[in-house]
Amino acid sequence: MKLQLQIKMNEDLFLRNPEHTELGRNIIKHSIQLISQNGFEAFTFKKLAEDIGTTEAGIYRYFENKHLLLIYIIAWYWSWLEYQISFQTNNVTDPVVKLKKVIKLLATTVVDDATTSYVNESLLHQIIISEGSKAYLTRQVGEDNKHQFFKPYKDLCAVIGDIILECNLKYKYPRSLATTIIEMAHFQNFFMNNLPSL
Amino acid sequence: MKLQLQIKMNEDLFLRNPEHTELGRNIIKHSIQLISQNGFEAFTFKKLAEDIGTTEAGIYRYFENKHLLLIYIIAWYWSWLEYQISFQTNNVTDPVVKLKKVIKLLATTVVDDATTSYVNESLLHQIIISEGSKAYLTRQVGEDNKHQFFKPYKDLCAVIGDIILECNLKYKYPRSLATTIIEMAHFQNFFMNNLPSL
DNA sequence: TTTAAAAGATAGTAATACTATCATAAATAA
DNA sequence: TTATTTATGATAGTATTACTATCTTTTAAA
Repeated sequence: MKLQLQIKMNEDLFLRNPEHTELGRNIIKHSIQLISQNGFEAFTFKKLAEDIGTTEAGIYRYFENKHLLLIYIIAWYWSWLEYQISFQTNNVTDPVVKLKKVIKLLATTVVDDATTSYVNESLLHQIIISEGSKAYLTRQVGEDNKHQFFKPYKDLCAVIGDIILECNLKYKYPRSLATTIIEMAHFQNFFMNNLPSL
Repeated sequence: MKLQLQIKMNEDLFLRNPEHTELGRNIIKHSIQLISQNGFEAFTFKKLAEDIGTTEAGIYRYFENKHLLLIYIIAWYWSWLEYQISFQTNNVTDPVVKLKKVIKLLATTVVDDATTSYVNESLLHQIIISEGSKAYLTRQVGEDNKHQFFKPYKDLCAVIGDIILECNLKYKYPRSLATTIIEMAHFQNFFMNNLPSL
């Protein structure tokens, strides 16, 4: 059977839905490639346009700026990961086994998911590791938060928090522990590759 | 008694030592103010120059670019914090008490230290929270690491790692736990202020 | 008092992050 | 089929950023 996984994205993130057109899907696909290759700082709409074979103006019709595009692909990743977790932990009764599966999903190399044609999850995982926190470490966090841009991340934390609660009903800060697990899985991965002495 | 605390900085971070001149100290002082006020993205050498009352070219005589200036003030903070820790845990024999003091230092509001005239540690702490990881989340991490720019951070992790080892000699990853404690103290602080639902 | 080092003043450049306009091609509705 | 909307392409233009260069004046050390 051939399935196509569709993730419903927050409409405020884009001007025109990139999933609906060939150009839009190309924007997502090539953004992921370019950002994972050269980093978010070096990523510009001009380079992206050249890479796709369109013009800068074309990109701006889909995304207001590169920051929103970054938030888009990162939010996409969190949604996708939440789905992966719900899928992989389905029918698992032991919460400790569940939590271990979650940590494994967070910490190990992600393989490309064939059910999402224009997204390379493996590259996206690299982006999350080295650019993920840049989505919210800005002066617009407050504004962005009002627009619910971080909902996928929060939802994921809630899911993981609930599993933690299942493990220990008395644990007081399941959400905080969930963010700690998520962030640290990525941080330690980054340190391992870039500052190995840590 | 009136003391002046001097921290020896990595010479590769600057072109001209900012501690040696009035303008240099002003650069550090006003950078900390501006970055904590508007964030690192909005921070430019032009604005800094205007703030100080000098010219852009003047700043470039001290720092090659704003990224190195950011690394400078962050490295300064880690060195200062390591000193604070060694000072505050001096004569404490119980390693658990030591570790708790360290966590307190990391997690609570920093008050301005009078022995460092041109550095406002309280503002600097805010910068560490919201811009700290930007020092190494770049494509130049490798290069910057070769220059030993992250030595103050690593030294701090080593110190905290050693205290962890004192608490439990069998613990296998004291360094990793140290980075986790440091990063999470800041992350949770950021989340608390900006994404409270987490 | 000379001389060197630091700072000020000004100019210029390539790249970035956009905005605007107009023409054309493709899809859809009347 | 034709009319019309919608998406894309092509091109131009602007303010800001991140620098580099040069020349003059001020300050400080020998």
